[in-house]
Amino acid sequence: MTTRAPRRGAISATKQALSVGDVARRSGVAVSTLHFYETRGLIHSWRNAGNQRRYTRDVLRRVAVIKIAQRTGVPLTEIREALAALPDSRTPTAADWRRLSERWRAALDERIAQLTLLRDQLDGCIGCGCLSLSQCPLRNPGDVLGGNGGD
Amino acid sequence: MTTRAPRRGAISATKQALSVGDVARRSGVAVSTLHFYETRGLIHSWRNAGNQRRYTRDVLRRVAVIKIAQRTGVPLTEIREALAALPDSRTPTAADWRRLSERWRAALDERIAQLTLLRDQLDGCIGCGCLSLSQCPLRNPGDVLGGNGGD
DNA sequence: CTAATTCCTCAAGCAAGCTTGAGGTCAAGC
DNA sequence: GCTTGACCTCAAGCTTGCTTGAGGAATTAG
Repeated sequence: MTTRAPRRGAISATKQALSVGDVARRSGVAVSTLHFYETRGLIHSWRNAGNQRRYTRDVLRRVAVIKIAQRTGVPLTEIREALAALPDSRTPTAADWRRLSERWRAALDERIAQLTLLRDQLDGCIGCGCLSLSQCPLRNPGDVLGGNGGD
Repeated sequence: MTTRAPRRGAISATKQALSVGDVARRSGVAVSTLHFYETRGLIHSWRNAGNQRRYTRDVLRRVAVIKIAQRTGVPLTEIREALAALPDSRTPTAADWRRLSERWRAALDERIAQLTLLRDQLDGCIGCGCLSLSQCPLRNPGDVLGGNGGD
């Protein structure tokens, strides 16, 4: 694994255009992942004369946003929609980022709340061994009363 | 969707043996899922004269444990191992359940902690728009210093 | 007895998120 | 100008956790 890529001084020489390998190294995702994201409409590129992908630096920020959103548990399709909802599908600015992160924060909060509830129920039930269909909160997440005959 | 299955009075009549359909109705999982769990070694059955699966009632508790563990985010292979680690692979008793839930609680705690940290970082970074590779905690989860040239 | 269920066993498919491989082109360094 | 490494395009494969379907046997209600 190369930490640096001194070869291809073209990186700074060309000023802007990044090759897929450059983006992979700098964003920390695999080249195949970048291809994949492109097929999913999460990132975009143009081609040079030799049909190779070229990116502007802002793809790095887009990839960063994608990775953060993924950590919050947002699926790629939703990430794509959120990014596409940016006025001209541009690189997120500070204001965009605020909107995106607030949007995803709500989902994150809910997931945390659900897991915390589960943990508390787990604590409450540790040792009880009941797992009673009609009474145990663990077995009855949505407090659903089933008429299927108790456990 | 039947809430009750009055047909097949054999359920109570046979005292113990449950058919796969009985288990599906009472545990709330699909028949195909029970088949699947069996191929994965999560539950067990014997066959009647006509090659149909028969279960004892304790399969209901095993399925309950499986579902709870899944909610905590434990993959099936680990659930299988945990259940298999019970002395004679028996139905979890209160004491077993205590061990299992304590084991899984730790993982649950960690996931909650990670998501909470992420949420806090998200809060801290909302509006900053930096996403700086070298400084932003969101982009640098493990506090990894890369020599790849900053963003 | 007969018709309607239920159950059986494979095999294949699905969704998400990528990776791997084959076969071939492009570009950079000496 | 030639070698090497980076790229290209499909297509197929992988993992997890199941569902769906085909073709056929067993069970059960009436």
